[in-house]
Amino acid sequence: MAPPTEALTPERILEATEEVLRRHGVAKATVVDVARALGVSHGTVYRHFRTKAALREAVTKRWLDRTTAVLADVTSGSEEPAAKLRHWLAALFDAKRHKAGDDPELFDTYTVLTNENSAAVDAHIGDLTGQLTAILQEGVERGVFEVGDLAATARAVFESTAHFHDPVYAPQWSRPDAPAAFDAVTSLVLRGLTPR
Amino acid sequence: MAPPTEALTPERILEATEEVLRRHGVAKATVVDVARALGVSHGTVYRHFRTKAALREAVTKRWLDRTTAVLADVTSGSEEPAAKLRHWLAALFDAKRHKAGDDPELFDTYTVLTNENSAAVDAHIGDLTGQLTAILQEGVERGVFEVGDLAATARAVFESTAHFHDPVYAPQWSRPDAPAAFDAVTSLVLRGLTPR
DNA sequence: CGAATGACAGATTTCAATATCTGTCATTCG
DNA sequence: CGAATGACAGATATTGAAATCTGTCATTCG
Repeated sequence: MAPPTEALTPERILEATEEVLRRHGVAKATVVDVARALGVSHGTVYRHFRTKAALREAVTKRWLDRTTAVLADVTSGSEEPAAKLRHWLAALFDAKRHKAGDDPELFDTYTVLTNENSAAVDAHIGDLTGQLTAILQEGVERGVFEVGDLAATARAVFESTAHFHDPVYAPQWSRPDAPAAFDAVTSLVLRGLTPR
Repeated sequence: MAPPTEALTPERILEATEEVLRRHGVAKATVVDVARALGVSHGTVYRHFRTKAALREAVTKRWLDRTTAVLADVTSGSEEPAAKLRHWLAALFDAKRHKAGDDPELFDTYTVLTNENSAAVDAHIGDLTGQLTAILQEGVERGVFEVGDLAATARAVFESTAHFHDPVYAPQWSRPDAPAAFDAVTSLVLRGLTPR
């Protein structure tokens, strides 16, 4: 399946794992399948990942980190803070909506995986609220945001927009009124950050 | 079980249904159980509710309406709009948190039921956002809120506080930092409604 | 000698036979 | 005569035996 001559890196195993998940779905994806896809015995996979749970957690982290990376580009950009925050929230919504819409089965698979790997999800949420904190701080420094506790407010911004990034709401993301609902919530939140 | 002399009203059947749900849980609660609890044959239950699904939907609606009624008292009260809105959101959070904390198994049961009765849930959300619209309108009339589209903003307020009323977040309601998180989101949203 | 293998025990999943439940309706009961 | 019953057919759920999978480790391979 994959060139057996190449070194067996964790990354190659994770790639094969995602492929197996895509092919068979979460419920039927076994470690034996991953090993077969790589042309090795399943004992070899266990040499790199101590348990099946560890393998699943690693592939989940990889998936979450891809979104974090996209948003980091927005965070480190040079936009004006209010525009940047709006852009960041829109980019998060867009990323999630496309993942859900482009390959619904794989999205469902990763939804199951995130549900069983809350530690990885908590770390991901920490990454994202960290980026939000940076944007808010920039806004406070330039006098365009008025914020008490930066980290607490970043968390509040993240939680108040949950409808547009939490996978439990994925079924609603394809509704025609979703963009309007996103604008309503985003505008309300941005108004809440603006100095009087 | 129940006095067989009394007339068999839909309300009595729903009471018995809730009792059976509490005793057996959603998965094992059958129409036969409900009939047995009432001391009648299951055919008689089918005389009042066309299907088991209709019975489940009715008992779900009854459960949701109890919360709506509590909040209606706040909505029709005489508080100042900003205080009333904060009070309303806190009452909603409190009602849900207590339902989840006081009888977790029954709460899980109703979570399953709401998931399979989205029509009843949509109606419930319509009721609640209707109440929010009334509070916002009051605030606009008194000049303490600045709102474009009343209904859209009511919906935005409801969605942005989902962390504190959507059952999917129930596991987080008992965390020690939940009240602080509630305050952060509520304050952010209220600031977003205030005129500049 | 370190990386890979595959046989193995215990845990988990699958599958098909069996039991229970849903929804109907001809009949009974008050 | 209208409300309640319970036997019934088809649908759904339960159960336990068989198959598969996870994780280990003594052995093999390069």
